[in-house]
Amino acid sequence: MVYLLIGMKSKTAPALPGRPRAFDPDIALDRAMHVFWAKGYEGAALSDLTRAMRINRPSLYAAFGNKVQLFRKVLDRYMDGPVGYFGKALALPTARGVVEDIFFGTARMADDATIPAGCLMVQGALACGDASVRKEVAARRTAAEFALRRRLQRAKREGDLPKNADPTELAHYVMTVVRGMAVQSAGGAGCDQLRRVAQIALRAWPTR
Amino acid sequence: MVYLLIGMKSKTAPALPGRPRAFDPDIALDRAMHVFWAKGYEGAALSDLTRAMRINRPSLYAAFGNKVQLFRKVLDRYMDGPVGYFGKALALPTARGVVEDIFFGTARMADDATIPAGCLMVQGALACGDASVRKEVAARRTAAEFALRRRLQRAKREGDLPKNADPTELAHYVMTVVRGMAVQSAGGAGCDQLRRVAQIALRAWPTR
DNA sequence: TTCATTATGTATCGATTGGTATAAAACTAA
DNA sequence: TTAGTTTTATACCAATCGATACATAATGAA
Repeated sequence: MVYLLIGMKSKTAPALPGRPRAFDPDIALDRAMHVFWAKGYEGAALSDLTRAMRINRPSLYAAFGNKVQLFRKVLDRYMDGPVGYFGKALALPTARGVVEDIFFGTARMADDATIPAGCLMVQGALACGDASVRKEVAARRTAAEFALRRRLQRAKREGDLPKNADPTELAHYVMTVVRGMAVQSAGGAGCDQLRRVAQIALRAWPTR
Repeated sequence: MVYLLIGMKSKTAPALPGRPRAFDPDIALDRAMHVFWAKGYEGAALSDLTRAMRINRPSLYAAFGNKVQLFRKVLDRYMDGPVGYFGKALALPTARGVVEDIFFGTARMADDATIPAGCLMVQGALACGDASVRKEVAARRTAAEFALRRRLQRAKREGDLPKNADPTELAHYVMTVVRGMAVQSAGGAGCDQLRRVAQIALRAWPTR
């Protein structure tokens, strides 16, 4: 009956043999995310991580592999959590609404005191000694941009964008502004300022 | 007659006593700049720096102080060198011309094979374990933004911008786009793509 | 109980980090 | 030459890096 367990998610673990772990992996991941977010991949030392996660080193390695694998899991959690607004925005009915929600959602993060400033996918490993980590994060940024591009291509098919509009270039533009907002936020810009930037950026949006 | 030397720059050094240094500090600084630029402040190890600069460690410390002070000198050189176009752009006659030159100058850097991708002031220390370095770089970004703001305020006084235009917000917008372009460039975007982004971004610029 | 299994805590590994002590080398001035 | 000065090169420092060995603690199963 083992195959029944595959793909299933039981609320309470099925009481595996051995000593039970004394921490919640998801909570620990959240804490690790904050460290990577604030200090970047290289700036986050194992000692920073274990202190914030409130576990010791062997527990971290047993549960998450190593530093790189922990960072990858944190990236996964980041995209499902703090930037979940991005995926939701893509489901809005109009292209303009999608872009507005992305811009203003990004701005809103800047005033959330429970999370670090900026964007993990930007400052996590923009320039990083470890090239594989740098490429990993760059690939995730590209993936987000691709998702937006697909959404804008659909909008054009639906007549939601002018015939002369180029979804690829518009997606590049939107993501450029979003990443610029992340840099500005990391430098201390607040939600109000970023909202005003978003208002100006939206003036470039094509009208039907 | 010593005071005559103060403020003077002689082509050839006046033959000071002691063993002459075997390297050109400016060339060494350029090489250090490339390392910091590509790997960030933390990602650039002393061994990386000395190898690229082709000097040994004591020479580096004797000539530049320590890693932080070397980074500061590199930042100075960066602003006078690779991003010198920024200051020149501010001297153009119209606000629109200024912003166009900043945008297209930023885009042009992406295809320059002699320099790393992205912007040293963005990826040098966006998220950095050393808070003083992070703040230093953020302050320099703010300074650039302030200079543009001043330029746009002048433009408004001169009637070069509409009466309802807000130079502060426009400067925020321009710098947000510029920094977003830096992130995109670090992720592999080329000059052509960034130029198209700049074209769209310019559609948001106010018309008289 | 006893065994098997897994997690925890401590202590440590080799490698690398930023930073120096020291002595030889290369110059000027006398 | 000789003394004084500065740079160079080697070797090394303590601290920290990411990652583990090992013994103990805590569970389920027998």
